[in-house]
Amino acid sequence: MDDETYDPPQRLRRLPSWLLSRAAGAAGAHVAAGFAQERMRKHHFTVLTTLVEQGPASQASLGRRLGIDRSDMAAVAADLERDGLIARERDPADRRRNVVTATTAGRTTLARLDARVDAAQEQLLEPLTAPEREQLVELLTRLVRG
Amino acid sequence: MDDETYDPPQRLRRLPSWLLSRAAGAAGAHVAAGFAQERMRKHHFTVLTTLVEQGPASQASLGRRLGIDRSDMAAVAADLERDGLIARERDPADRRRNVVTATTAGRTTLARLDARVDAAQEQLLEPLTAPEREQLVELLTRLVRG
DNA sequence: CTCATCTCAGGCTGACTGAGATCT
DNA sequence: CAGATCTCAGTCGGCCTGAGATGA
Repeated sequence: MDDETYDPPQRLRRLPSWLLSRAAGAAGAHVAAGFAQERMRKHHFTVLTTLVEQGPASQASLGRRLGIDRSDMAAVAADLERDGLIARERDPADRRRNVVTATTAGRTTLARLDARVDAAQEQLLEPLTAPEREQLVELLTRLVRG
Repeated sequence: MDDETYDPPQRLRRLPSWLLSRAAGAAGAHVAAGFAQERMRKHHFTVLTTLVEQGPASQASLGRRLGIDRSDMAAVAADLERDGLIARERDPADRRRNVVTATTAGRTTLARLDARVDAAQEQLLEPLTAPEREQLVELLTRLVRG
């Protein structure tokens, strides 16, 4: 049999949903590999970048904004706190809340993660020219908004 | 707090890998919803469409071509056989192999699944014009090949 | 004997639910 | 009291490995 390799049928290869799934899988692998070199994962980057861009927030607020489950957020926050990348303090105005803040070490680590993420984008988009990359981002942005 | 909604930071919104992940997630949800109405899942469609497009094959061959694990393939084949959508027979030329063939009922079901899949693509791509859809498919195809 | 195939049992991870403790 | 928050235990699906039975 001459079917040793990954080689799905044309029907699948032409489906936008299939192409998106494959491209997203490749992109996720690139990004995850970059994070792994810093002993981090996607959620850790997402939370850190949000804290630095938008300032301190409660875990529940972060979860809602980022689509991270409350339960997973508890674990991610525990990881980041253990590594000294965030500080968690009871909100004095609402003592149910853990207010999460990026530390200086958190910002330093985020800078490294940012570089890893950008490198992963470059690897992913390598087959496309600069205008094509812009076009892709624009089309995807409209898909995601719709 | 005015953060009730899903609203990730700009850094994420502009990342190609993030856009791809979101778009693929939406696409996957549309497609899965369509399959669910036929009490099927992605792998069942993938296997059926491959059998109809490329003809009978062993489970191992299907698995290699489609990137489906041998173990999951065994379960999917059992499902499809139970529903009468495929026939499984020992290959007389190599009795290790289960040769899998789409039945008439399998082709009928595939036609319904095809319609569901196409409807899902239409929903997904609704924000884009026809030329934009072609452009997106072309860019994604090159990304996936690279 | 070595290797491929099919199958089942089970592990791992990401996404999620339920429930309890704490607090508004 | 109802409702929000944080946390842990546990479920469920997709994806994978290991190993046994069968056969080339």
